[in-house]
Amino acid sequence: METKYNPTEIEAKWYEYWLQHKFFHSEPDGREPYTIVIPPPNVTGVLHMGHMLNNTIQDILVRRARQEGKNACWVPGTDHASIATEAKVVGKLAEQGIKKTDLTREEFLGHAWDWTNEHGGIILKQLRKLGASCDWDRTGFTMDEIRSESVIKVFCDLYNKGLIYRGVRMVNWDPKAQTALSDEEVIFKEHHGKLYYLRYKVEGEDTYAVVATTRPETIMGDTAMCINPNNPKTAWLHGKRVIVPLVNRVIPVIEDDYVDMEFGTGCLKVTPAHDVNDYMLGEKYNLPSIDIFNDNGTLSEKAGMYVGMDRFDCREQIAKDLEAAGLMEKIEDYTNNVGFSERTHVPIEPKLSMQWFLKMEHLAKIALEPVMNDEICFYPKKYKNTYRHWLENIKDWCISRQLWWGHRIPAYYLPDGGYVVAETAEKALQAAIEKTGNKALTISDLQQDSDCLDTWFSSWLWPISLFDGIRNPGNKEINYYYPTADLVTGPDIIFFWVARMIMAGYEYEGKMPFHNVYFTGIVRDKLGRKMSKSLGNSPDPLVLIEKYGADGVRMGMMLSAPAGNDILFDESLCEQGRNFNNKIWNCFRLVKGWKVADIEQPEECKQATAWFEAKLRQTSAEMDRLFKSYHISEALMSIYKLFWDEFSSWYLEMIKPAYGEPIDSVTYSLTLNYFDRLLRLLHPFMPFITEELWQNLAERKDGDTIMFEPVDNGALTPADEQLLGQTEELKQIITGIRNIRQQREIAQKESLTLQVVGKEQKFGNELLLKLGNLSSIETVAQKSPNAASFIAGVTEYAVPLDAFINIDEELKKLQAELQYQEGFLQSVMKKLGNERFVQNAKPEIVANERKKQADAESRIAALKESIASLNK
RNA sequence: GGGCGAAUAGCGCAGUUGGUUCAGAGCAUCUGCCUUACAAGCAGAGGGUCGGGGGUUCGAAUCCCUCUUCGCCCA
Repeated sequence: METKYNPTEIEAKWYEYWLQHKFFHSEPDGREPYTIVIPPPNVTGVLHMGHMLNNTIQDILVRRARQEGKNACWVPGTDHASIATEAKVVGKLAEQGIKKTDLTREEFLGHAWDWTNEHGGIILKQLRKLGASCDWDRTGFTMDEIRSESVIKVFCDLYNKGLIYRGVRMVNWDPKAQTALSDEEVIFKEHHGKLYYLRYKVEGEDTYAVVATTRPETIMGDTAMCINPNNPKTAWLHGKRVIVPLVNRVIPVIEDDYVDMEFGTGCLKVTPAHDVNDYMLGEKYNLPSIDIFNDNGTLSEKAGMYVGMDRFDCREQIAKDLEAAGLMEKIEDYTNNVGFSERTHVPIEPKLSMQWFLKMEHLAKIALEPVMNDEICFYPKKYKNTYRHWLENIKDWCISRQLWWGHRIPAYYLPDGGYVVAETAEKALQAAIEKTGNKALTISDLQQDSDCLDTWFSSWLWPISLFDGIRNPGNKEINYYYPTADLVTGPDIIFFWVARMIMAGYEYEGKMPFHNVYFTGIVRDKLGRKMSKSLGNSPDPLVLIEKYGADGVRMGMMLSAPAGNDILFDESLCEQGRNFNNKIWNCFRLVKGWKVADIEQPEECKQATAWFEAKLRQTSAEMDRLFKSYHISEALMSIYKLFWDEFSSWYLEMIKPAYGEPIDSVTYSLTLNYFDRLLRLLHPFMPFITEELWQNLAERKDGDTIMFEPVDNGALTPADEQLLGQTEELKQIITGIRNIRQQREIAQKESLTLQVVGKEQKFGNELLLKLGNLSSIETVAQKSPNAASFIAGVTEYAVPLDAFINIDEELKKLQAELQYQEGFLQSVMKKLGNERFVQNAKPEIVANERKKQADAESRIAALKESIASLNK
C-alpha cells in the first residue's frame, strides 16, 4: 500500500460499482421511507460552491438514512429556469446575428431545446463526482411531460377554484428580458443618483412650485402634482393648477396626506403609469395615466418627446434641456434604493400591464400554521419569523411572464372576445363552444395566450410532481414517498420556493411537502465576500475534487458549515479533509500490516479494547443526537476526533505490538471490528474512502457495500461511563509523564519510574507501564527528593530523575499551582458559606460543591507537602 | 423607516431548562521531534473581563433593560 492515499481512481471505481448495483435506486416497499427531492439546479448551469455545500449535506443525510435501515430515495432533477435560460439563448442567437423577434415561437423553442439538450444535465454529471447518491433513474425536469402536464393541470384547477385571475396591475417590468417579474424577483440595491429640483409654473401666475424627483424623464407622464393638506409651506398651491415643464401640460394640484412633508420641497409629481405609489394616488383621485415607455425601456409615442430614446439617455438629455430652459432649480447627489431584475440586473420599470395573478390569501393561510406549530421544522428556527412576516403581508403572485421558454398559459382567447382556460386545445374548444354556443368554432379560431408561467409555478409542485401526484393522485409512489423527509436549501429562496411548496403541498396533498427544512448558509470566500464570477473568488469544484479528492472536499465544506451560518470557504479546509483521509488510510496500513498470533491477550489490550468499546458507544450516541438536531458539522467533528485522537493516537498506541512482534488474535479481531464501525460512522461524510477500506477490511463478495451497514452501537452503560472516566485520568497521568520527558529532554526509549504519592494506583497499570514506558509504578508516602511531579485528578505523581532537578523552578511551579488551588477553594467556600445557597440550590449542586471542596483540599495538602519536601 | 438575528481565543464556531474544575473543541500560533503506519505526521504548550453598562438571583456567557457594532429580510 502507498503511504499516501490517492483518491482519484478509487472514487471513480466505487461510484461505478454503486451505480452498477443500483444501490441508489429505490422502490416502495415495507421499510420506512426517507425521501429528499433535490432543489433543482438550473438546467443550463454548472456546479458552483453553493451546489457543493447543499448537495454534500443532502448526500450525508441520505446516506445516514440508508444506514439506519430506511428506504432512502434522493430524487435529482433540473429546473428550466425560464428567464435565465431564455436570456442565454437570446444571447447565443445574437452572437449568430439572429434576433428573437425574427423567429417564430416554434423556431425559438427549437433553439432553446437544443441548448437544453446540449447543456442540460452537465450539472447532474458533476454531482456524481461529488459522490451524490441520487436515484438517477428518477431524474426529473420541470419541463418534461409529467411535470408540464402537472403544471397545466394545477393552473386550470386554481383557475376553476377562482384563485387565478387576469388583470391590469402595476407590475415589475424587466425591460431587458421584456417580461413582468414577481415582487420576489426584484432586488433592491442602493443607487447613487441625483435628486433633480424641477420648476412647475403655476397656471396664470408668475410663480412656480418646485418638485424634487429622481426621475425627471418621467415628467411626460405627469398627470398631477400632490401636496400634503397639512403642510403650511405648500398651502399656497391649494386649488391651483401647474404646468409640467417642457411638456407644457396643465395638471391639477391634488392633496393627500400620503405626501411626506419633510422630503424635498413637499411637492410630489404624480406619474400613475410609472410608480407604484403614484398609481395608487391615480386610482384614488381618478387621474389619467400616460404610459410613456415602450416595453424595451425606450420612450414611446405617448411621451410626445424624446421618442425612441433610452430611459437613461433621456434622463441626461432632459436634465440638460430643463436647465437650458431655466426650469431646473438645482441638482443634488442623492442615494436611494432602486429595484433591479434578479436575472438580468437592469433597473426595474414599474409598468401597468395585463397579467395573470394567483390569489394568495387562502394559500398563505394554509401554509402558515404548520410552520408556526413545528409540524414542519425549520433549521435554524429563526426563519420561522421571516416566514411568518412574509405570509402575513403577502400580495398576489404575478405568475405570467412575457417569455417563450416555459409552460405556456393554457388560456385561449375567443374570436369575439373573452377566453376559456383548459388543459388542452381540444378541451378549450369544447369549453369555447359551450361558452359561446357557437358550434362552428374550430381550434384555429382560438388564440392561446402567448405568455408562459413563472418558473416557480412549476417548482412549487416539485415534491408532488416528481412522484406524479398531480396527474395521478393517490398513486403508489406518492403515497409512499410523500411527504418527503428533509429539504436542504438556501434561505434566499424561502419565499420563492419553500413557502410556495408548502402551499401547494397542503392544497394538493393535504399534507406538508417535507418534515424538516435545513437552511444552509451562503458560501463566501475567506474574506466574507460572496463568491462571484466577476470577483473570480470562486474555486471550480471539480478542480478542488481533483486536487483533494471528493471526500476531502466534502469534509472541507462541512468543517466550515455550522448550521445556518454563512460559510467562509477556504481551500485549506479541503486540505484538512485530505489529511484526514490520509490519516485513516495510514491507520488501515498499520492495522493490516500486523502479524496475528494465537497468543494470550495482554492485560493492557483487555483494558484498551474495553475502553474503546465504551468510547465508540459514547461518540456514536453523541452523533445520533447531533444528527437529529441537524448539527451535521458537529457530528463530523465528533467522529473526526474519535478517529484521530481516540482511535489513532490513543487506542492504537495502547494495543500496538512491539516492532516485529505479532498481535494477539482477540485484540486484532476487536480492532478490525472497531475499524469497521468507525468507517460506518464516517461513511456519510466520506463515502469513497470508507467503501474502499471497508471492502479491504475483510473478505467481501460482489454486491457487498458499506452503504447499508448499520450505525447503531448500543447505549452507553454506567459501567462504560466509569471506564471512560478512569481512562481519562490515566491519559492525564501519561500526559504528565510525557511533559516531564519533554521538559527534561528524556527520550521515549528511556524507561522511568512512576511514584504515586499516598495512594495505590489500581486501574490500568499495564497501560500506564506501556504508554509511559515505565519500569515500575510504586506507591510512596513521600516522593523522592529529586523527582519531578505533577497532579492528575486529586493525586500527586512523581518521576524520580537521575539528574538533580532545578528546585527553584520546581518550587515556582508548585507555588503557582498552590495559589490557583487556594483561590479556587476560596470561591467554593464562599458559596458553601452562603446560607441561601445551601438552602436554595439543588442538593446535587451543593453536594458537588462539597466534592470540589474536598478535592481542592486534598490537592492543596499534596502541594504543600511537595513544597515542604523541596524546601528541606 | 419596520422586522429578525448575531456579538465568546488570532479566525470561523459550540456552549441544552441559569449551577459539574465552565469559559470549550477545531484551525492557526509557539516548543520539541524525520520515534519502523502516517512530516498530508508525532508529542507538548500558550491564548478569552463571553461587545459596553445596568438589573434579577444564593449564583449569569446563559434571563431582563439599555447602549454600541455588524448581518439578513421587508418597505
